[in-house]
Order: sequence, then C-alpha cells, then structure tokens
Amino acid sequence: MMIAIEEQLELIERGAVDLVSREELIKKLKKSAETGVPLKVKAGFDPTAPDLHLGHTVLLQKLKHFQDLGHDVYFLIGDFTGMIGDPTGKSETRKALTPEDVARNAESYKDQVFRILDPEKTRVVFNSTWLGQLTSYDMIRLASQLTVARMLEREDFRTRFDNGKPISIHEFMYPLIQGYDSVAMEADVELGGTDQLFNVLMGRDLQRSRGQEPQVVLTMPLLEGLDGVNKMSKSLGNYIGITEPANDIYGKVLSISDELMFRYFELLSDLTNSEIAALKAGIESGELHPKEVKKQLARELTARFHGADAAVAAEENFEEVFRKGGLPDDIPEVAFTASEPVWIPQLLMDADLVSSTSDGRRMIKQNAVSIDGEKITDLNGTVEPKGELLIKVGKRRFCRVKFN
RNA sequence: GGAGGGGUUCCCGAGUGGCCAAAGGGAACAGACUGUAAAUCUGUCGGCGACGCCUUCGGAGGUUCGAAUCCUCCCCCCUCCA
Repeated sequence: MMIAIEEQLELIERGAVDLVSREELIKKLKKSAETGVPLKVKAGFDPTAPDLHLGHTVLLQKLKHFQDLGHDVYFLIGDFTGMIGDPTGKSETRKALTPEDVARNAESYKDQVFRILDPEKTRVVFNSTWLGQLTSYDMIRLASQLTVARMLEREDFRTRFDNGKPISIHEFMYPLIQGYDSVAMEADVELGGTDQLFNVLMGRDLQRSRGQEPQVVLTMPLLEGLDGVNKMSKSLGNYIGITEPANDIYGKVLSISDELMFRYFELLSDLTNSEIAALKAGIESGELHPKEVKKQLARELTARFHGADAAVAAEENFEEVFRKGGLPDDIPEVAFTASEPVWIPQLLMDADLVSSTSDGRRMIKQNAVSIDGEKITDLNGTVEPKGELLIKVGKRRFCRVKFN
C-alpha cells in the first residue's frame, strides 16, 4: 500500500528549501515502509487567533503531501511557547492566553486548516500538555544544554546582538522549548518555514542528546506578501486570508506585481515547473499578456478555497468593476437614521468609508467621492436623509446607505 | 554598582525656547497614466462643520508671556567599565 520511496521523495522535496538530511529521510521512509508504521510529521503553529493566509498554505500543502503518502501529521498548537513569542525582535511579550482563548482558537484553526488537511489524518496537539509538567529544575537542565555562542549562531539573534538591539533571556528559551517538543513527541520529521531552521535543528540536537533518533528537518520558503518585499503576515496587512471572500482573493491576487506573480505560481500553484516556465516564456515572447497569466493564477487560487464557479464569478465581478467601472456585487449596506440633512464627511465616516471627517474632507478635495455617480466637490455638502444612496470613495470603497 | 548615549507623529529619522502639527525618507491613501502590474508625475498624510480652535514629541510635575526643546523626579532601551 505504500508508495515507492523514490516517488515519496519526489513529492516531499518539491518546493522545499532545506532538507536535513536526505539520507536520513530515505532511511526513515524505508523503515516506515517495512514496518508499516507511518512517520510522525510535526509542524508548530501559534496559539493566537488564527487568520491563516496563503503564506501558511505553503506549509500546509506540504503537510498534505505527507498525509497523501500515508504519514501521520501532528498539528502542534504552541499554547505554551505562545507565552514566549517567537523571537523576531519586533514582537513584544505576548499576552497570556486563557485556556478558553486557546480552546476557541484551536477550533478556529481546525475550521481553517481542514480546508487543506485531511481531518481524519491530522492529530491536533498542544505543547502545554508536556511542557506544563516540566519543573524549574527540568527547565534549567534544558537550558544547560546550550551555550550563548551557539544561540548567537541564529541569524536574527546575531544581528540584533551586533546592532545593540535588546535580546531577552527568555527568548533564548524559545528554540529550546520548541526542540523539546520534538523530544516529547518523538517526531520523525519537522516542517517549518526557512525562518524556523535554527529552531527545528535544535530539536535534532535535543533528541540526539536524549538518545532518540534525530528528526528530519524540512523547511519551506516564506511567501512574500502583496507588497512583494516583506513576508506575508497579518500584522503587515499584506496578506490574502484563506477565509476571505472570493472577490477579495481574486482581486488581491490580480493586484500583485508581475514579478511576484511567478513566485506565487511556484509556491502556491499546482502547476508543474515546466508549465510555469512555459507561461514565463510566453510572456517574454509577447505571446501571452501578463494580465491574462495573472488572471489564471487568480482563478486557480480563488477556486482552491471557493470552488471553480465562485472563481469565475469573481473574475466577472472584477471585470465589471475595474474594467467597466461598474459596481461590485457585494457592496456593504448601512442603515441610517436622520431627520435632517447629513453632512457628507460625517456620512462617509459613519459608513466606515473614511476614518474621520477630516479624512472625508480630504477625499472630497481629492475628487475621490461620488454619490449616486455624481462627484462631490463641496466640502459643506449635505444629503437629504431619505431613500437610498450609493457612495463611492476612491476606486474600491463602496457603500450603500439606506435611510429609514 | 560606576560613566556615557538615547526614547519624536504608522515606521525610520531631523529638530535643543517662539518662524513646530513638527524637516527628510519609507509606507499608506487620492488623482493622472495603465493591465487595481511595474515605473513615473501630482497631491494628501493628528483631530475638529475648520483660513481658526483643540490634542500630540516616554510618564508626572515645574520654570517661562511661550517648551518637543530648560529644570526635577520616575519608567524604559543601548554602550563601556565592574
């Protein structure tokens, strides 16, 4: 029932950056094939309220590959490590989450993750289960296994140290604890983004020192966000969430740069490398219009989360709004009660189209506001509070206001 | 514990008594051009029914006609020494 080792390897290595080590992986795969015991594949996630985006799906797809090959995926929610916060240098100490928060977030994770992973083959685990049992003594013993010099091998620690930026002692605990997770779980394989390389390698060291066979480490590239520069993240606002409406996913994909488009193809698309290369060549030769290719990408990604029909609908909607200057099919509606004429900047603010009346005035000054298709130019303008109004601010902000 | 440097508007970073809602850059937003691409140009970028008023420069007080700028205390960060 097991798939040939070579085939497994091919799928596992596709798109990966680091594999430590290939030989060990082969050995593990063979052993698994012989004994019929699936490999334990681990990947850790933040316990904070999940808002999974395309960046996460790079890793999730890889986990799915392992599932498809018959291995066990352990979806680890780092509810204990979450108290520390992965040291990025930017993050402040995390707020402590209550057990209720964690439980709620875990449920939300499942909703999102199982859009990609097979729920039957996924085990959701929490690292507080074993980490909560460690005594101070255990912790110190764990800490004694590592030197500061070794810690400073980690790039972002090194950089911060060299630049005189603060590093808290507890941040050193993060890789250790994450490594300990692998020990406690007796993981065979750990997956992570390339930024996790140091942390996941730590697991190998700790496993070895406890007489376990070290886990194989596999890292996946980090997906750049919509800006094409920074990695995709919620806090930077440059992301495409997997639960976003079809229209938004489609539109956001189409807004990325041509250069970034191929990165997305490589990391997210199901197309093979040669198919992608063909698209690239087509654009270079002028046979294909970049926008058409980008539309193909947008359709594929939208369809992944909403189905093919929704993708087609999203494309039509997009064309209608942006090419023909029409209206989107999902304009938010706001009910409004007023007895006197409403000052337009105030109306814009109440409809959540601008952040303040000052902002509203600015938009009017910049010729960005129209009501029922008519440009607004008067800063003191008002509207009668009856009937229904279609307000547009800029190219993408729409709102339908209904007066009672 | 000692000596020195520093905390400025979303971010970086000028500003050391009035000309400061605070230079410059980035991000963002709007307009033009386009393919909601890139690049470019222009403008905006604390709040307020607004040529004026109100709130901002780590926190709390104080000096002054007037403070981001001076003084006092406190909090936080960094460097060197121990």
